[in-house]
Amino acid sequence: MNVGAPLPRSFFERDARVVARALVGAHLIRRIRGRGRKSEQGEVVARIVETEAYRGPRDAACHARFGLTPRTRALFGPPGHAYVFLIYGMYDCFNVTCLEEGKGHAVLVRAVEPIAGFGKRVRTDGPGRLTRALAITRAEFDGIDLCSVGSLSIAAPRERSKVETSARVGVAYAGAIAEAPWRFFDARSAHVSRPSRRMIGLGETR
DNA sequence: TTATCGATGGTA
DNA sequence: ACCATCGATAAA
Repeated sequence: MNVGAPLPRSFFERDARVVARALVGAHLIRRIRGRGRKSEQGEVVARIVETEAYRGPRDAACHARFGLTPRTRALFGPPGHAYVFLIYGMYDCFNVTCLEEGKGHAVLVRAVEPIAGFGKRVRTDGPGRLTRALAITRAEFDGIDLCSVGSLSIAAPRERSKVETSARVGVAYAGAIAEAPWRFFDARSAHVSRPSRRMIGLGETR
């Protein structure tokens, strides 16, 4: 498939809110060695349809609130890199670091739409499901650079998406900041996560 | 369709 | 003792 070049570092050198909105519609490209035909070797492509912005130490929902720890090393690292963490003991969550080294900004990718290279039908709505579908693990991907052609990169959107916003999911513990409209999703996609589908008005069809 | 609950393990 | 989740199950 004709995938674009990786988004440049400058794309990610902005506030997480800006990057989160801009990433809706972008293509996530996962290359797996030794899988698929030689011409498009193991290239799995998915369209990002839902994201959330996490905005550093002063954001009570952001992991950066604990400061620099072994886990948040990548989160506080340079922009345009992956921050992958384990949640609930069994799911990996994929984030892209933003803004500037030391700021602790990142965008959580919460749902993607399968485009190419998926063998069987798999669900990719939900942060834990998409990492499983794309084989993105913390052991392999935490801290890697996303701005070069490699096992994981992101290409610019092809068309403009209709982006809607809402409060972030599962962060009620954070207090008032939990109400901030820092979730961004494609209002026309059937592959957004469950809470987003409800807002769009699509029924619970799966 | 919504609600509830258990799995599971790193992290603070 | 939490927790940026998911899948199974029950109830309606």
